[in-house]
Amino acid sequence: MSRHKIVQAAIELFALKGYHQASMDEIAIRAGVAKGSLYYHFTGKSQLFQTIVSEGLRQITTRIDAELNSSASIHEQIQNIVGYYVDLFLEYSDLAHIVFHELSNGIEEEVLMEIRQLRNNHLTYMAGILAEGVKLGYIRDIDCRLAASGVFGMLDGCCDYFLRNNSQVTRQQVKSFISSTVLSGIVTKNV
Amino acid sequence: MSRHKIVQAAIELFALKGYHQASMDEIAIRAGVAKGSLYYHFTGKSQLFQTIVSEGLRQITTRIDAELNSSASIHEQIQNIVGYYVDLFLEYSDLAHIVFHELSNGIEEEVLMEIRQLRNNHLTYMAGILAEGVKLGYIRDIDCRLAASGVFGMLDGCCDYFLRNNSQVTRQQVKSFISSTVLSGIVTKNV
Amino acid sequence: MSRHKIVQAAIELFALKGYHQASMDEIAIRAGVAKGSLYYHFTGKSQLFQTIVSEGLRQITTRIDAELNSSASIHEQIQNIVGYYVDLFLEYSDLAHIVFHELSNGIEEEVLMEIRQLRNNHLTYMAGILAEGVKLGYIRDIDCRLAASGVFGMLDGCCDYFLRNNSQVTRQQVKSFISSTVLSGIVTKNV
Amino acid sequence: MSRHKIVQAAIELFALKGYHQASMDEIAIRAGVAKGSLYYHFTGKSQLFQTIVSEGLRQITTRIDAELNSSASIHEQIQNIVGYYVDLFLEYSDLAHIVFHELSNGIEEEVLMEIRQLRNNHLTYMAGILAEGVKLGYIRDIDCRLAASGVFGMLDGCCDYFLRNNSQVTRQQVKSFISSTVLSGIVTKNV
DNA sequence: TATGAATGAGACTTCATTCAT
DNA sequence: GATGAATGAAGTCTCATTCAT
Repeated sequence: MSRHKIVQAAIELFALKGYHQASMDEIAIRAGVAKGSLYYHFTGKSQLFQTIVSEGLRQITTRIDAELNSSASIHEQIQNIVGYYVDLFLEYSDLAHIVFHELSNGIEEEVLMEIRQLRNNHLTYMAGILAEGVKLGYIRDIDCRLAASGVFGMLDGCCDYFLRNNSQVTRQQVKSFISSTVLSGIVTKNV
Repeated sequence: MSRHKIVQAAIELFALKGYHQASMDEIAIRAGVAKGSLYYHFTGKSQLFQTIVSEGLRQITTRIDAELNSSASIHEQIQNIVGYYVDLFLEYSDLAHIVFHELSNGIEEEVLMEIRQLRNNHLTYMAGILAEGVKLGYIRDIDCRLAASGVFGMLDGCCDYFLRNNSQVTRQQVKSFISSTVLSGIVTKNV
Repeated sequence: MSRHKIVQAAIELFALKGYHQASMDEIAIRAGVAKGSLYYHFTGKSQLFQTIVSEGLRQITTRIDAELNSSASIHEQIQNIVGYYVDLFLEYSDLAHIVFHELSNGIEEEVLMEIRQLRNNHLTYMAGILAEGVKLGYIRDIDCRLAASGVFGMLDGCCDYFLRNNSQVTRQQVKSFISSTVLSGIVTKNV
Repeated sequence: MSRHKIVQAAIELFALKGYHQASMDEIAIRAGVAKGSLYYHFTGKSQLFQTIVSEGLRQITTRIDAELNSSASIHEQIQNIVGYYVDLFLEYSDLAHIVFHELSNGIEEEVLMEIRQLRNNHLTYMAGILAEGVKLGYIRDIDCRLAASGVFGMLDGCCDYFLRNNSQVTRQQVKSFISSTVLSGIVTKNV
């Protein structure tokens, strides 16, 4: 019971204030438990953070793995994956924010490693789809991991924009912009 | 004299450790000045940070403004801008790292505002180019700010990948991947 | 059953880490019982400590009382008592360590009192033997309790040395050094 | 200024309550400085402790080295050294208490090492005097370091007794008891 | 212009203890 | 008899900031 409340409070606070600014004191207060309880359930701050990120990413991975139908065409696969990622990115925006923007510095090396590993798995996943496209000749010869990094960057950038200006653009617009850009670029006509 | 040393040391340290992890103590030591000097030249930590980011971004903006030839075609403009951004991103990777990854949280609101403003200027700049393309019919009807956000995200993602795997891909590959994706997407053939 | 395991674990840990450094958590783990069990069997940490020291010292006292033959000569009595103390000191070095080095500070007054009392009993015991010697004229006129304190200090110092350098000196050498010093000093020839 | 006040307060408190029981908070209060000042002048608690012990022992060593006249006879040297040690032990009883009773456990390994080293120097010093006596044939063949350990233990035990019962025995009695015991034992007449 | 000793709020963490089961 | 989740007071330490010089 206590543990769950702590995790929830921590997700919110880490997302709201970032790793260093979110204090254990504040997490305890928000969770409605005593400060000591945090240390009963978790080794320390960094392990609490790690737990949240790991569990979160695992949930996302599980959902994506389940929902993506790999028998679809490359086109469909890309549209699906972009759609799912956008949905997840926005649904779990707190978590996404943590994973994409709070990884940089000051977190224990070990935790950072695990998170990078999980992030890397996703990269590999998308790179795999692209590689398939290259093999079948649908996609020009590119470094698939670089391309996947670019696509994730774009997802990140667009979702960030959406969250900060969510009255000016719809979720569907975001999805279709990304998909169509991946599929046929932004510029459509040669001059 | 002292001020310059402080700024240099601060850039290095902020980039290396992030805003919260870089301490005034360490900055002073690295700069080879006394701690009190930091407060002689700057109001406090956040203002020091702000100064660095502002000056840095202004330098970048100035260079981009100067080098981009707006009389070129949309194609060329996009290739140029992508090229310049990649170069700058990699050349000033310390600063870029700060601006793109350390902005999120825990910095004084006022500072954050100014930085966001500067970032926003860049977005507007690129969105303007894209809008021109839309007006001329070279670009399909998109939300140009969303698109610019996506492109910056892709730049960020790709440069990050490059910095972490710089033996597997060349700077030129990064540039041409982004340019060509913007221009004609990743998937080139319909199925 | 549980109680016995706790006592054993506590002896080991108190001896290994000292009173303050040995945590109830660690004792519980080492004993293989739940933390709550410690408080089922003992009022708290200090009472657990007291129990151990009391029981330990009582065992030692009992053994010494039983083995010392008070009908022997002063010489023999001193040799015997030194021999027994050295043996006990080394055999129960954990406990001895606790009693001689961890008593000083930070333990509840009441517990400290009882331990001092027990220690005092030993002092009285040895002082009694010496007083007998004084009465019989074998020993010069000294403050017997002071002398006994000095002898215990010497025992402590020598045994400590032995435990830290036990390859350079034998247990027998320790015993005979102390005995002979008590009996005839270190310097044997006037100059 | 601040530093000196801290050191004084720390000596008193460490001696009074022992290493673990003396809190940095309390030291700061007793010294009349802010908590942060402790960490401005010292790396941390253990280094503060180390500083005190090291400086204290060095002072003692210096005094002893200066006052002991090595051209005296073994008899005189021993009487002198015992006299000086007793004086110092009682004068610096706080410090002595720390060094002899608080070394055991829970202090950082590095600090412990240095203190043991300093203690060891004293042991070596006294062992050297005894070795001289052995060489000259005034002292029977003993392990000089063991003997020195025993003598220090006796000093410790007797001074402790004196401090706890200082109305029943004089300082001079303590000195002469130890000296005469070293010189000719406690038991003076064979039976 | 520059210094550096001093500060104090607040951070993370430990741990003896309690209590409902 | 025994458990273990939960507690909260207290501890060590960090660090941006101030100020007399």
